[in-house]
Amino acid sequence: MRPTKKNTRAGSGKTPAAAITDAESVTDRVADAITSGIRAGTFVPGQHLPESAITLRLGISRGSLREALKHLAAAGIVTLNRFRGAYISTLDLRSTLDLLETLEPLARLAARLAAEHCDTNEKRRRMKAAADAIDVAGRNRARAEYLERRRHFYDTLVEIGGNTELARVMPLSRTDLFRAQVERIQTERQRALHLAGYSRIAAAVIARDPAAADRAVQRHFAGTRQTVAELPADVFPSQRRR
Amino acid sequence: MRPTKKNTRAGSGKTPAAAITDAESVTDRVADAITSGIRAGTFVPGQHLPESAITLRLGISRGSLREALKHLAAAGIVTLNRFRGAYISTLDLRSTLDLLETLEPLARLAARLAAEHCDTNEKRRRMKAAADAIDVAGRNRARAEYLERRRHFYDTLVEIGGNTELARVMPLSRTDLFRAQVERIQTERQRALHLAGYSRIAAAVIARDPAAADRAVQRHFAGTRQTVAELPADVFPSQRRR
DNA sequence: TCAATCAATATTGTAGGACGATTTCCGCTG
DNA sequence: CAGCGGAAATCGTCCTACAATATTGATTGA
Repeated sequence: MRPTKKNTRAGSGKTPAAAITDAESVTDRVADAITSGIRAGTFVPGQHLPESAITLRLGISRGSLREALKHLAAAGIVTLNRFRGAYISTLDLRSTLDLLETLEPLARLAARLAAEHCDTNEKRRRMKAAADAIDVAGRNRARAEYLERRRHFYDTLVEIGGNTELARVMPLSRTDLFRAQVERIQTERQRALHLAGYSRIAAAVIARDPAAADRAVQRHFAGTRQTVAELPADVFPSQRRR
Repeated sequence: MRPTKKNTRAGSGKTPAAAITDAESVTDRVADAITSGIRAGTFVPGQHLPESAITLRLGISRGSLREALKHLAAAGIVTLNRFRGAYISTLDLRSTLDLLETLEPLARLAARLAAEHCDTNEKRRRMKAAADAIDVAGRNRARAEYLERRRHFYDTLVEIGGNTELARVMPLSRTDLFRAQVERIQTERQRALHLAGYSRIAAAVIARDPAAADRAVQRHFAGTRQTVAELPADVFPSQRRR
């Protein structure tokens, strides 16, 4: 019953295998587990995260978990209520529109920068690979994989652009929440249009056309807003404190 | 450092609206103490924050401090080096320019939104008060106060704009770092030009002219970039692992 | 029966200690 | 003086304990 990955602690000698993978602290592993768990659907927005349950499940101490939760709360991924615990954040309609409004200028900047700096075959290859990966995952309706690929697409875009502050600021994890709430219920047509957006952005970046990349992102966001407007109202929770 | 203790005892009655739960936790107080300490000059970029020293100084437990540090690290205010501890983050020239490039579109958005929503006398009054406060503090060369007022100006701008996600994303604390490094050495002329920028932004917002507000922010950032370009090179550290 | 009240329980917030892991510091040797 | 090795300092993680608060459940009265 217990997860078998509780080792690496009492081991006297340090196995080289463990040394390779262990650049990560326990706290970081926990944060990763939760964020990727959101993309994978293991954790859903609004879900309560009792400390005792999570520490047991991940085999870590309470202190480490609390550090990780503080980190995630700062990123807006979980919401901490004093004496009531941690919840996976939920986005109501208002927050979602605000989020899109905020993310759009950042994404446009990222696209412009990427287009300006996409000057090697290696970068072009990575950009194209990221876009293609989204397409494949999207067509296969592989939700978890799609969200991972989408995240990777933005990461690649930002990395090629070369602005390290942008990576810190872009609220990608927060949009993962939005996607997690929305992905399962959008229509096929909406999905297809959305997927096409990424390809168009990538094409403009690879063509090293900043203005076109900017426009492609704008268009992409317009489409996303349209999708949100067409969603049934019950996708979004009424604003409760969570 | 003055801990703000506002204990709104909500008793038994259940308020239907979302005005809820703000008691200050120790962790939050620590985070506040460090961020405001940066603006006040108590903590300077690059400074090491040994856990034992800080816990002693603030009279808190190590666990609470570590939670606060994780929060601050997520915001980019402190940098954590495994087994080496926490440092107040430093911005090299590259990071500073990246930061300005990232902040600018967000500030422009904030200004546009504020201009669109500045529809009551109360909001106009607050906007003007925030701008005037910067001016006073700036002229008096009161560095700590100036940085506080500047922060308040942006907070007001964002709040009037009404986009809650923007408040979460804008890297204002990170720019406090930049200001803390730069403020003491910019020339009088640079300072005066900079101060004028805030007034101009406020004026456009109060006039409910989004386009003008947008332009005012653009101009403001152009000036800031100019100031950075004129700074002596030794203001910025060579990128070391901190 | 149902609503309000109050006690029992569960969960979180904070403190403090223990110990291995890693870095840093410093003296020693060659 | 470069390199080596050990001592000291600091960090990462776990653990326990207890106070503060929220939630749950039982009791009571209308």
